[in-house]
Amino acid sequence: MKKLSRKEEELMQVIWDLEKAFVKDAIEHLPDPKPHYNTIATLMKRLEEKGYLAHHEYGGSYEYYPVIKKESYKDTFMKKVLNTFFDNSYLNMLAYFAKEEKISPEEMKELVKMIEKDKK
Amino acid sequence: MKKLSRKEEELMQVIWDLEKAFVKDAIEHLPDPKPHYNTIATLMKRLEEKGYLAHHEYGGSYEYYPVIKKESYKDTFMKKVLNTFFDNSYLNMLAYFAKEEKISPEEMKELVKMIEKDKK
DNA sequence: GTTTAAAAACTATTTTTGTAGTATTTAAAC
DNA sequence: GTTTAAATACTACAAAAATAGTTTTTAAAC
Repeated sequence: MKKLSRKEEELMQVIWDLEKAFVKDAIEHLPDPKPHYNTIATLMKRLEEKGYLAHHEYGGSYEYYPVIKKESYKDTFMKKVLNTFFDNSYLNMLAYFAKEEKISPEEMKELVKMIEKDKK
Repeated sequence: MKKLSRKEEELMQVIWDLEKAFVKDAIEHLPDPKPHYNTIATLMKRLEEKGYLAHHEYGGSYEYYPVIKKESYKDTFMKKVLNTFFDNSYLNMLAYFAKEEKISPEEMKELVKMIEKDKK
């Protein structure tokens, strides 16, 4: 999976969310200041070259859609996060969020319950 | 907090781990192929300009050390991860790891116990 | 069929990133 | 104090990324 530059990734996120997009759709969903039309058109073509997008043509107009699933990208991405920030330990990561008070023991218990139910 | 390029970030990770480093220390801990000495020297100076590093001088030689803590960077980084991949929900994220079978309910229970003990 | 409007194609420019050569400084070794 | 070795400073350049202007195509509108 080829690496994405920051702007490429930002654009991919938008297209993943939209599921498919013409250039102008993407621009619409990008934050201000809105980039130039051709800027995004160029980026999208690049993303197609990199194998992230493909397109259908509708009367001379391209509608792009993701070829690589957001989930796949996420998996790769999270693996790297885990490695660089949490020493490859999921427990470390959970402990981090717990310590930051971002999630309470109660919530965690709830989640455990949820998962156990799921598994049956 | 200024954004880091890929190589800048990679180098920062090394220096965070080492806590402090001369140019050659950093090179030593970078993966093959080893970059040119001046490449890293330049990068380190840039990181200083960006406010990530500072240095002490020892006999004409610079020992760099982080000004920004790895934890701060991690916090910012994780906030973005959470936002882009997990819809800003910690539970979503935990569920993701649980579903991936990366962590078992047993491990989670253990962790919950651990955290509750901590809080007392 | 000519005009017009919007898109893609092509081209170009600027900025950032990555890399490293050359020059200079400095401190230690002799 | 001259030589040498290693570091920084300075400079340069190539590649990648970001941006957008100009040209061409195309399809719809008149």
